[in-house]
Amino acid sequence: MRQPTRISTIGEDTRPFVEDYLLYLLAASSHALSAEFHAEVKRRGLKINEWRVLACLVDRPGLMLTELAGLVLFEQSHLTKVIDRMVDQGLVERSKTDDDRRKVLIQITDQGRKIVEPLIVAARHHEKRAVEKLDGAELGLLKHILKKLIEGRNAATVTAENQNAKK
Amino acid sequence: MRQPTRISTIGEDTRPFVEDYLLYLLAASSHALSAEFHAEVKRRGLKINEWRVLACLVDRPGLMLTELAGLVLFEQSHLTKVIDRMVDQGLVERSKTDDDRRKVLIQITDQGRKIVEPLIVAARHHEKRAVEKLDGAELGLLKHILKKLIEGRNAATVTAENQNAKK
DNA sequence: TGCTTTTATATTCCATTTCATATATTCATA
DNA sequence: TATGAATATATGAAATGGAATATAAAAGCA
Repeated sequence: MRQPTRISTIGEDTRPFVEDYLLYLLAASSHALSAEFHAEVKRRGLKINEWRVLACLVDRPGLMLTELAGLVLFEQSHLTKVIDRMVDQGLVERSKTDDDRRKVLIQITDQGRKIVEPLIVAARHHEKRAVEKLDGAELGLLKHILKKLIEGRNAATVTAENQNAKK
Repeated sequence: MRQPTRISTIGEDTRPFVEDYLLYLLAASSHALSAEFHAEVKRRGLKINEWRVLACLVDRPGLMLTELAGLVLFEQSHLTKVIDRMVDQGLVERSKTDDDRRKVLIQITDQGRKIVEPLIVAARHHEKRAVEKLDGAELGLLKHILKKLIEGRNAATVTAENQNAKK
């Protein structure tokens, strides 16, 4: 039976690779915290997907399907199906814009709003409890850094796409 | 057509809710960074799931299926199926332990190791590039905070489970 | 204007993932 | 030690998600 191998080069962390790998830490923290709150969402009869969509729509005037997909981190074709169900439930509505008849504008309905608003309050409570162990400036710092990472990546993606477009 | 409503109470961020919601920032940053690296994984003929499993196993002597599931953040039944396929491919192997015949020990094979090692090097490179925009101590700080969040939640989960068990 | 390319959404098909449950084993204890 | 509860893994059905493609509209341009 083989012994575990150390892959690290000199001067690195001596723990297992993933334990200090940023992408793992992000996935694991997201997974852990989300799981807790998702229990709350389900308790109130919403699906996680629906919660995400409503949370993204609630304080916006309406979004194009594709914009919304980027925001909620779903594939476009997947979001189309989620929205189908949500329209049936009266949580959101589809409408066409005049300027471009391909576009579909998604807006939250009053009913959707009624359902999501208390959940947002619950989400804020949950966030407070979840970060209790962090001290002082850490939460602000964390959010600041995460926003930087997200922004950097969006820029990177856009750049890559533009370069493809140039071909 | 309704105007967007502000849900925030006094003194809060004035941007849309999700843009400053920790769980969203974690999910979005994880999603964005992972997507980049996943392209690299696929290029090398591995599936994301397989990469995760191998990355978790590579510097460990072997793990019980359920332990591994917790680490890679999969459902147990899901991991069982992923492992089925990986055994077929010769990337990992299942073996039984003597102490408890229910348990299945999962270990990476030499072949799995050969495939995952260069990917770990690539992962480290990618991480370096991904955090270029962060300054000085920010990466260390970020990892430190994420580890705290993950730890706190594991503790919380264990506590909750124990309480259920007491019923 | 007509033609090609690009963009936005929907649809179809298939792989993945989950949920509930089955099976096997171990544990606790009467 | 027999019995019921708990634990580890596997399985099957159903839901979900994603890749490729179809459809429709707009944009670019010869």
